[in-house]
Amino acid sequence: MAPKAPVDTSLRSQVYDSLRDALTAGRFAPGQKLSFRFIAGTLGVSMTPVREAVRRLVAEGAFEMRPNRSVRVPLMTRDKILELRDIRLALEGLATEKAAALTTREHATNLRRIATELMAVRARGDTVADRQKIREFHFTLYAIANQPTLLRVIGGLWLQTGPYLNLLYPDFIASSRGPERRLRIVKALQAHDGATAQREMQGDIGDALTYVAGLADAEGNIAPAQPVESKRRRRPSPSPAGALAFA
Amino acid sequence: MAPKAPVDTSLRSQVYDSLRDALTAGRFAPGQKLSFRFIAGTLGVSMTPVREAVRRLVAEGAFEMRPNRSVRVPLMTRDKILELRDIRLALEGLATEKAAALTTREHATNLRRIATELMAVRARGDTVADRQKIREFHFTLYAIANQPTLLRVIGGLWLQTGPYLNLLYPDFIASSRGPERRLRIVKALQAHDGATAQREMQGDIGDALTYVAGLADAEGNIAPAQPVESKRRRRPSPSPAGALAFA
DNA sequence: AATCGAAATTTGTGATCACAAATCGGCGCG
DNA sequence: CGCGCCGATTTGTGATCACAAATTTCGATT
Repeated sequence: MAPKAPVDTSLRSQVYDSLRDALTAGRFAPGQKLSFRFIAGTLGVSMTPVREAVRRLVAEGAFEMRPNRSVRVPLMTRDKILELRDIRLALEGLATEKAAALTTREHATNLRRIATELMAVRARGDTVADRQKIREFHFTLYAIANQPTLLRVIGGLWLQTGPYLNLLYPDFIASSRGPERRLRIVKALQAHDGATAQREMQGDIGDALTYVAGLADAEGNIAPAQPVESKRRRRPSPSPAGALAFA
Repeated sequence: MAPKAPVDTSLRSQVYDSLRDALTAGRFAPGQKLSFRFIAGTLGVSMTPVREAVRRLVAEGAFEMRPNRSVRVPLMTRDKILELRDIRLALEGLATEKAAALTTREHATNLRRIATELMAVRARGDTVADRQKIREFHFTLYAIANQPTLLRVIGGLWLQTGPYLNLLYPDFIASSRGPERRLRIVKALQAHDGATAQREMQGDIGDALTYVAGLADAEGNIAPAQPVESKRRRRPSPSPAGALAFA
């Protein structure tokens, strides 16, 4: 295990994490407008750390800032999903291939454990845990490749597709060959068969995002899974002590 | 031509551009420590826009921030260069392939013009213009693919390799097959032959970065091309009116 | 002369404020 | 009932300040 990296405890970092989590969980409706002061009020901090956190998310494409002055969650279109799909195929395929060369027995065992846990939560119908486990499986796998920059870039891409992965439930997930595919991926990794692992991984990602792209309407727009309301204007009360979070 | 996007005139954006340009041109020595107040003083602005610009560059990997408190230009290692090489091969190959399907006669003519201008400045031995033209060629080409997210991610990667491309001069450049290769790429694009264009482009990028990786010393560290000094501590005078810039 | 520790300085962080531009509200005119 | 205009409000931007943590400086001690 690596010598535990020191955690960033700054408010900026906590605000960033809160926004990222809310985005990933689909708690913001695409197109929803947010203001610095609203976020600051919700999280009980001043505008300064909020500005830096939001600015970073804008740079990563998770928020968009119109030239005038408004921060909003980007609307997803079929073209954008397909673009993200192809980028993810290239990079996550690369990470998988590189991971194959470095996979140890411990790595494989760990991945199998996660895949098994995923099947368990799926059997319970717990979609929140389901998505969490999927993410854990992918990033644990990519971490094997030991390529920090690649991991960072992939993380940025997940931030953009994140809000729309709820659309996979329940139809796509029910019919997906995900569980068997994941086991095949682990098997290929352990055999150091990078080409097979890469192909299977790309199939997994490609199927899911192609499905999401197919949900677009005639204009190519994709509706969010959970059109979280929260259009309220009033200054909300600060979060309770502990982790900063959105409702 | 697209309807000219409105330019961001904020100080934050200008500071970001200044730092990016300085980084790209190799005006900062790797390992060099910078402080918010130093940058703010040099550019004649307050700390606020500097913080946001630097934070963004940190998120992009162009600067690194130690957990304690110091901003520095990352040191380059062979492993990091090879990682960046492989990511760039994947993404710029993808962009080239996608561009091939959309290349018009005008696109090809424009690219040929840039390639010709590059040969002209190279004949003059103008390395600054040389690097600028190379960048222009690549990004003009990738822009044809019309994939904004892909373009943004690639831009982030160039920011990290940028400071080290000076190492290509003069040896690698003199022996490189770049000029002919660029013409072959344009030819393939115009023929909508994505596979060939991609292969040639990957050869170009791969050769250059593999060469840079080969310059690493025994510990795997790569020395900067121009170890720009500037270790001075004194508060410098603000930039003259006009564009913000570093010496 | 080398080393350790405390004082002085530097530096990032977060909060607050003034300001201008954009947005929103409602009123009046058609 | 629709449309445009003007005032009130909202909102991002940039500057400034206090503060704590980290770094550096420098003198005392061995």
